[in-house]
Amino acid sequence: MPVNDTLPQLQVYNHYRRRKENFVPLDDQRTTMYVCGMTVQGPPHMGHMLAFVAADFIRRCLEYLGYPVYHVQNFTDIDDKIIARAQELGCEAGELAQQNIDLFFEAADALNIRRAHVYPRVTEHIDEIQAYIERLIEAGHAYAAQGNVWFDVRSHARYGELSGRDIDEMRSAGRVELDESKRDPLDFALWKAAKEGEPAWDSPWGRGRPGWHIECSVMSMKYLGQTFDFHGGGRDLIFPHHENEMAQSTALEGDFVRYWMHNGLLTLDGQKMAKSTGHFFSVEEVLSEFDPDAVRYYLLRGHFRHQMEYSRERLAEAAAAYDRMKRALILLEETLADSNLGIGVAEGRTSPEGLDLEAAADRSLAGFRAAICDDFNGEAAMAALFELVRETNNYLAGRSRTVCDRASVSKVLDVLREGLSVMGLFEKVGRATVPEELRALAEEREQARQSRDFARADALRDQIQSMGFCVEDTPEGPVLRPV
RNA sequence: GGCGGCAUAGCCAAGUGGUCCAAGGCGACGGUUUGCAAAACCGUUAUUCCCCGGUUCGAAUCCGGGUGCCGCCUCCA
Repeated sequence: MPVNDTLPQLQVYNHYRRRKENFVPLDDQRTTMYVCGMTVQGPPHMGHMLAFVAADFIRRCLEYLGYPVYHVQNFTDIDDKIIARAQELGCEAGELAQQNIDLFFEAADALNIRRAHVYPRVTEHIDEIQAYIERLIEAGHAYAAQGNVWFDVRSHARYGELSGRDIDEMRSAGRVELDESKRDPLDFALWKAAKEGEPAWDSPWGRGRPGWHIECSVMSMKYLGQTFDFHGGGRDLIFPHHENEMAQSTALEGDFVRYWMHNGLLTLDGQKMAKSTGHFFSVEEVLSEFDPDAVRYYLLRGHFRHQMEYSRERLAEAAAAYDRMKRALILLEETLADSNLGIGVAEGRTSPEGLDLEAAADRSLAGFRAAICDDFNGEAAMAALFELVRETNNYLAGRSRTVCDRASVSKVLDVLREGLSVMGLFEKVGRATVPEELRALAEEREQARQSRDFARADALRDQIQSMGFCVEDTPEGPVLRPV
């Protein structure tokens, strides 16, 4: 997708500086993006998918604007929760992780999330993690004690910068993992000594496994370099995860992330969805009831930085809006496929109404682009598209296809498709093929209507409906649509 | 206790100094169209942006003070 000079400057809200900034990639050949992925102790829930749909949307915007994106998203495939859950189920931790990774991909595919370029896993980077920990120890930022290795938060002047915390003011003693071998209660684990029966790797400090935060430092820098453009994840990761990650990654050399982005959390009854408390809706549950593409649209509503309350009612509401757009697309495609389209209009001429419609399409596209360039404002971007839908319907309503302007109609469809592809929506939606037998039934019903046998016509309509299609009578004849 | 976020119509939601007497969607009501529907179109649905003060020629937007909700400070997208 070409970038051109008429596009507005992209602005992004950088959590690190707490303000919108002009986006300038480190390398204009490659915009780098790291997204904190799941700890695969269980299947993905809606809150996870909100984060990944948001990241996917950001990536699509960047690509649309002409920034080639290199996208890395990790899997945390070993940690306390996974070990505990696997023991409960009586399976290997690795097996459990793999199952949930498969489920993640299933959900991501359903929601039309593009695949990242790399999905690094902790268990595949143990050597690199150990090597980095050694360097941290040598540099005096970490220390080994009783088989654990702790990051020394007091050794790093910038600790607390990202989350806006002051080490001395944190009332966290007693809430943080208690361990006598720590010099400061806030010191966090780079390497955890294994208990009996736990999956473990040999290390200079004894058998154990990586702490939670070190993987993201090591893997992001391995695939993207010491300094890269975007780092995304949920707000709940700001502290301690991202704070710790930043500390680890900046302790030895250079800058780390250039633009930190955090999505708002999905709540349920006003409380954050969280797998650890069982307070969530699984993706599976939701996708069994709603069109996945409509679910994606739902997750894309509002601004991703804001918290969003999950409810079936809101989802149904979003699905209704989704249908409005879908109908408009189908109507446009049907119109363009109509052999009578524009036959009553002189070649090369566009009616005043057609010119107005084209102007509306231009406004819509400009509005859409301005919106996504303003910190990826998907809500405002969709509004620009919906305005065009209204103007298009207005143009098409009651106008014979013979006097419609093909070029204008075609332009509208192009604009809508262009915008919607950035949203990652309706990419598989087009005109439905109607089975021959249904076409015959519809024809039969039309004859019944002509002879004013409405009882029979309604019976046929019910029959068609029971076969998954609804009949809409238009001035051009009946049209069948999948329900 | 500390740090951060949010509060806009019946509901969801964009908008962070004038172009806003406030987008877009859902819903509701009235009308057009229809055999009836469906869809679509037209109109109505916030003189007002949680409250109180202040700054300004001008504020939903800035400042101060409240109130309410949420997140983080422990694993978490």
